[in-house]
Amino acid sequence: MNHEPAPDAPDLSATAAPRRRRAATIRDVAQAAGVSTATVSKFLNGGQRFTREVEERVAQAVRDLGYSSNPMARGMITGRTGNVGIVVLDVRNPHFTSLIRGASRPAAEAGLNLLFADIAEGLAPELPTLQALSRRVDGLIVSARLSDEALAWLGTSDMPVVYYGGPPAQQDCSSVGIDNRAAAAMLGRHLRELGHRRLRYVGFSGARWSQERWLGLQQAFEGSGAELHRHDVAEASADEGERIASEVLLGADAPDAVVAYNDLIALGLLGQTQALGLSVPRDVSITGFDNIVYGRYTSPALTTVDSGSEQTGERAMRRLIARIGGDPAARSGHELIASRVIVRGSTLGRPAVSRGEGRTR
Amino acid sequence: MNHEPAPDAPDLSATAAPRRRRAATIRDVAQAAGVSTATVSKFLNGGQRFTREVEERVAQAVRDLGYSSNPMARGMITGRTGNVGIVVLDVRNPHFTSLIRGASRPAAEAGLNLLFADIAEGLAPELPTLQALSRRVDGLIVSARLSDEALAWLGTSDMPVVYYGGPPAQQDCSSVGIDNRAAAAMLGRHLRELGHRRLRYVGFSGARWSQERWLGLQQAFEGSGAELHRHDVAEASADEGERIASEVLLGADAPDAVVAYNDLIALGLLGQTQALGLSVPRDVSITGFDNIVYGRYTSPALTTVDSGSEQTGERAMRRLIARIGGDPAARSGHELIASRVIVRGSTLGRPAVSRGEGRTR
DNA sequence: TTGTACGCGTTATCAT
DNA sequence: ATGATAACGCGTACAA
Repeated sequence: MNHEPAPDAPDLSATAAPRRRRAATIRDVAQAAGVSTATVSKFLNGGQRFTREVEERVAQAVRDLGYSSNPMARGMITGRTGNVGIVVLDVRNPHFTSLIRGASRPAAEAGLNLLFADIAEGLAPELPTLQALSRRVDGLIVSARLSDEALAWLGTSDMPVVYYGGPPAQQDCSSVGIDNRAAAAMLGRHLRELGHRRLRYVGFSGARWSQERWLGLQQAFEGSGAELHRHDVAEASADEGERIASEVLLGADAPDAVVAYNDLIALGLLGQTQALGLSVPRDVSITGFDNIVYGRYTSPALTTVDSGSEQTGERAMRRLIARIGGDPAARSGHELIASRVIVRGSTLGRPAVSRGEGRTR
Repeated sequence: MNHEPAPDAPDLSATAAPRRRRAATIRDVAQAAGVSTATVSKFLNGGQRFTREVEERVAQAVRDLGYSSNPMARGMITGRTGNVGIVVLDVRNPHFTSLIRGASRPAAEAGLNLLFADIAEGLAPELPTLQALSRRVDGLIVSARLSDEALAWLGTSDMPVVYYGGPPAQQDCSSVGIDNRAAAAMLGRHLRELGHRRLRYVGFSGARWSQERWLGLQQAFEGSGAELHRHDVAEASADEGERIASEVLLGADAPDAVVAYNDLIALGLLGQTQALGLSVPRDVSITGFDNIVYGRYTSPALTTVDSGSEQTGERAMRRLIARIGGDPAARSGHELIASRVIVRGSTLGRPAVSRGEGRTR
């Protein structure tokens, strides 16, 4: 019944791929235990009980042969891959690594593997990556700021998806993230209370919610008589923050506070501001967004907004798992993560009139 | 021949998992094109050519039905999953994210998906994670500093593996990494030339090559009359660097330079040193290891050793791909990545006799 | 309680 | 040049 390879099989060493030792199959276990494959299968995952004697023999055979079921063969039957995909926009951004970290634990608990894709710049084209991924996973966690094309495709597919960062446009779907506008408004109020009057926002044109943060900032300063200007960078990186620093700081009307779209931009901005001979926060306050851990190690340390990156990942994964399990409640709805302003040394109060005189409170 | 589901299938809406729309199979395509499944298969990936007419019909059917092959079914017969696993020790460490980034591109080029696992502390047990992963991938990229248990298991399995960080103990295997001892010696020589004489090394007991770096450091100071002391932290993190700072710096015999096992520890050390009222680098020089990008944004910026994280990931993936392809040359051998000292503001020369007098060169 | 047999979607072999 | 069909390893309805 078992097709043993002939002892004198033709030499295969010339074939391209090395022949892998065949792993034990459910049939091997059944044979070793003297039962049928059905018995083995039911015992191992059906949860059905058998006579003490049979269970013992099967368990022993499994141990002896080091058997574990072939996920592909199982997947063909069950329609499940046992994998979930997570797509990030840049693994090197600590915001995303925290997100991944947050998603890892519930995934591991549910016995799901993480199929990971980074679609930063030239790394991989969004749509094909998504399409390839979707054949190998039971569900996806993706950024809500994918291309419209990618979003549209996901909308038509019936793959369980949870978006992070915010709800994607108008779709009826499931998402987890902060209220970008409200969070930015909180940060804005902090700056307003500190007496700032000449603001710059360094946005990131690639992010859908850069605009929301800008609106939140404006909202916070409504009626204050403060001036708000906006710049945009093409990539949310420290390098871009460095590059745009002189444009932002050395213009005709120098700002007394700069709000960056995220902490990476803020980091570059902070370094370059000091390189330009300005003092932070005495000459200008600088803030970021996301609360990446490295904002603590600059000097001054970076004031920022905690966007709950890790919690976002965790909640997104839990939602996805529920969704994969068929929970109808998880099919749609936006879950809000609480955000809060983290005040550190890079922001400082301004005296009512003159400038750069140190703390006011 | 084709078993179409009956139009009036029993209602399945009560079953736990939502019924997923069935994707088009190769049989659907074959039927639509009026050819056999064999023809479709060969045309799509065998590379075999057919009459213009047949190819046209097949291509059309594929387009119409949005067909793409089922990776699980394909894997059953080819024995390939199309995935490679990458196991990191902590996603939040930028060293590892750079490694992942480096590995991503060649993987994508080869059409391989990345199955990712983070085995930081309590996140996931090493061996079971590895075992689960190994059934779902064609090869693995793992740290050479896994547990002995995990390493031993990998040794007996015939899964293609490439280790990063250095060669694991004594095994005959394939690995990519730097020469930790030599790299540390380079850094040591830099410090020696700067006139440092009271050194501290903050090692990480969990890393196999922390010891090698310590040896390299000692080697650099051989015959210099300098004192070298060693501390150890239990986790390679900024928090641990902070925690151990006072012990390292405020002892009876204060050091004039501290070398940390990696940049994260150095970051914590740097911050806390300044919090303790010491000036870096005037009172004490501090260096890290790995050249994570955030070392540029502290002040002073962190002197470190570039360990080629991204290049390591890239080379490891290329080796793995060769190994999966059956290239016998990739079966074993240690590939060395060049490392270099990155001198920044956190190290400063010491005058021959007195201390803390500023630059000597 | 246990076993048989079929089907999942694909590729490879062999026949035409 | 094209087609029929046997695997691949598993889960499960159904038969015993």
